[in-house]
Amino acid sequence: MPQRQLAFPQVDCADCPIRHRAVCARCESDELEHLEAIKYYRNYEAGQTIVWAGDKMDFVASVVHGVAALSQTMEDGRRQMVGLLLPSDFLGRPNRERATYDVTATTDLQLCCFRRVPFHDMLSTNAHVSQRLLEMTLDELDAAREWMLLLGRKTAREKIASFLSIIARRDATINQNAKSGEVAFDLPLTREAMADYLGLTLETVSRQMSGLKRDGVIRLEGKRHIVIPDFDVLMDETGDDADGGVF
Amino acid sequence: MPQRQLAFPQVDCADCPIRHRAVCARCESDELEHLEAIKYYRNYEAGQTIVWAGDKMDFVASVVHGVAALSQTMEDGRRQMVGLLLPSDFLGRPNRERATYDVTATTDLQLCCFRRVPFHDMLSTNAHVSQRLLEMTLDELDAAREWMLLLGRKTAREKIASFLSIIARRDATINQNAKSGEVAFDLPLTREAMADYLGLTLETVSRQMSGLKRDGVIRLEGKRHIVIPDFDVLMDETGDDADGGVF
DNA sequence: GGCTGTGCTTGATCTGGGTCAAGGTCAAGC
DNA sequence: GCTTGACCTTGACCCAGATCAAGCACAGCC
Repeated sequence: MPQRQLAFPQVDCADCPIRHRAVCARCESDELEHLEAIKYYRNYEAGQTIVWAGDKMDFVASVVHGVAALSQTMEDGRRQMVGLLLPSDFLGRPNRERATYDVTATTDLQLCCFRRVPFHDMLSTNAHVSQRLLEMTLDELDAAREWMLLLGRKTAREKIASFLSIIARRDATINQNAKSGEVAFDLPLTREAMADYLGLTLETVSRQMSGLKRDGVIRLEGKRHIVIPDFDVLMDETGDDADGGVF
Repeated sequence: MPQRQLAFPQVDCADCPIRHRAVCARCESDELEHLEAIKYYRNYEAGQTIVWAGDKMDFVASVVHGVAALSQTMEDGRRQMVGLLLPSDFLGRPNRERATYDVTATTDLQLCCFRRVPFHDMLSTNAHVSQRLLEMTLDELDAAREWMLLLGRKTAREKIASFLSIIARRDATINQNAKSGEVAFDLPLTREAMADYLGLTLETVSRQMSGLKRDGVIRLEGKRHIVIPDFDVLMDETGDDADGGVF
């Protein structure tokens, strides 16, 4: 478990991903020193566990690059992913001493960490930070509710299509790689992790991926690289409203 | 749609349920006037729709009594409940103009409403309120993640048992009615609403309720009144860890 | 009293996705 | 070049829960 501490007080806020930079909104103010004093980086390898549910967790963090997953496991081993953290997402609860979920790196991962207690103390004095954190938490709640619809009511095929569209929309690489409406990206998850995300078995994930490929909705280059010839066709498979749902 | 406005500026903060009172933490300060100036009550009947997804929503609210549900509906009518609001729960997003979900009253309901824009403005000046709101939102996110495990991985019987234990634990009436470890309460939802909560059909809900009754895990007095002779026996049916999961 | 509508239960049958099992692909290490 | 192990695919079969259908319980109303 190599937990190298990189830069410490000399970290420049410009390093931070967008949302994290929003947390540091008062970069010009004297609060910056305070923020930086409790900030450090950690790196993890794909597959590593960052914390187990119930472990002490003495930091909160922002994802710099890579992907992390929050999951819950039942006594008999059934497993459900309940959070997927991409760059700029926030990890941890400032006022909670122990982790509620297993946290794992599904790709190589870099976190920008803040010591938990000083960070929590800062919330009461810094309205901008706690407001921004509220915004982010509300967004995550919306994402969780979208996810609940997927888990409770969608078919296996709709689940896969929805998952692919979620990753495609959030993956920063897609826009540059796009040629003539085509969208391409690498899956940051194994088939098993996808199954845990979607409430399926890995066999069903595999079969449905093959089905979408057979029907020309996606192309597979290797196991992990996805090409979507026509994003609208994929969206038709998700079961979601064509529009963003806004009337 | 009778939306009677009850008390207005003369409302006493003592009326407010616990969490809402926390929002008014500065009752003694001069901010009270500000809070009350934007506060009013609304009543709804069981079954009424409060707002539809996509509608303008010019208030946020705290549930005073009764139960409200947030749900999402797919084009073909498949429906998933994504939030169940009991007394003291918070409804709405201060900075969002339109509702994201259908909101319905599943029982007779009273809301304590705040005009959205003034409430949102208040957040930036009142650290206590926004911090408290952050706490509540994080709790809701945890509840949503528990719910995701239920939707993705639990069997129909485990879903029903989990649902009953959730309601039993949150229903304020249960503690007084308890005699010798027995727990009793009224279901605030129809079988159909339970099905929407659990990602099942109403027939499966009915069958599993009958199953739990046949096996002596619960007693049914009428359609809606539940008696749980031994709460531990019910918990064994949920699939959850015996303990709260805290190591 | 009977009628109507809403909510609930139960039975018969069907099917999507789980389970079990075999084998394929590919990269790393000897 | 062979072995090993991680990851993925595919096939055969099965079952939990969906679907379709009938009927019950009970409150409100004429």
